[in-house]
Amino acid sequence: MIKNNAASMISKIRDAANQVIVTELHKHGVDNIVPSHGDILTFLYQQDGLSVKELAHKIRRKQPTVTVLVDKLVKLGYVQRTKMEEDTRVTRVMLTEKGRQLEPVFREVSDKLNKTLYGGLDNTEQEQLEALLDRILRSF
Amino acid sequence: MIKNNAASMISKIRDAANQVIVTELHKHGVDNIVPSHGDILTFLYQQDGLSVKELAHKIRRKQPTVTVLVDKLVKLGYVQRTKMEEDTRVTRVMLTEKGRQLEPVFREVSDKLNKTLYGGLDNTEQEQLEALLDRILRSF
DNA sequence: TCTATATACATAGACATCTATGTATCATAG
DNA sequence: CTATGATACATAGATGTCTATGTATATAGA
Repeated sequence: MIKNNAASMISKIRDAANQVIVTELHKHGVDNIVPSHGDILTFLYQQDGLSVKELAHKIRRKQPTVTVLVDKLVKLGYVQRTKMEEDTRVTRVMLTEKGRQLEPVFREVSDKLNKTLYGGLDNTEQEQLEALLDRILRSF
Repeated sequence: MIKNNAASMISKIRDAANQVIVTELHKHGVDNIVPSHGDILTFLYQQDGLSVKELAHKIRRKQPTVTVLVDKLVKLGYVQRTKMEEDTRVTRVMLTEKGRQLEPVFREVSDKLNKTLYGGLDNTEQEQLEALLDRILRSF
């Protein structure tokens, strides 16, 4: 019997996942960070020196939002801004040593979250889940 | 092949769903309303006169957040506050006539959203989706 | 009855996020 | 080469959400 409550459940899972992220980071001594900050750092671990615009696209937030998020990461000492010499309009966001040191923490938090999300499902169900979510996402 | 991107996809779907809600409400001439306001009205359609505390629990927001959300709904003329006579600490939130007139709009928006979420899935897949989401939710 | 604790809501301040706009730099047409 | 439009980022103001705290009312114990 279909309950048509997927929207509600997805919203609840999103909130719960964000709370896991914040709580786990806190356990590792990382505070004053929201998931969006984590998203930025995670993309920088994959490719350091991304521009504000590129980061905005990747984390799906507007550019002014990213400017503010980066302000905070700078203040916390995790990243620094440098200008691109070919085009000084562009700001590269670069990890600091302190920022790089957080990489294993983010890996652990990510693993912990995925264990919660996927842990109760067998392989077939995990594939079903991803396939269904992917199809829903494409329907928007 | 599992991609471990359920968290990301769920977050994207949540954002997209919220955007559908805001956009559809706008098409029906309802503006300055966010999904949380809609959640409050939806619960009031089921049971009018809920208290601030009850609403906070139902929409999974903190009590001060609900106070502010209700402030706005009052300002927009959709609800009004009344005190409970048995316990004057308690504020009942009651729909106004203008608020009740929105009920069919919310029903349409909800239908539209569910069509987007469920429309590309057959019956079996819809049941799979809800079952998987439900199990994930319980694992938190 | 009077005082202490609990409860319900409101208020204040912080912060993430948005839209709108400003500022500086780049590219290009004349 | 200069002026005009485009682009990248920052700033300002609004709003939803949170935590911390205040205020008023209810309840319970002395």
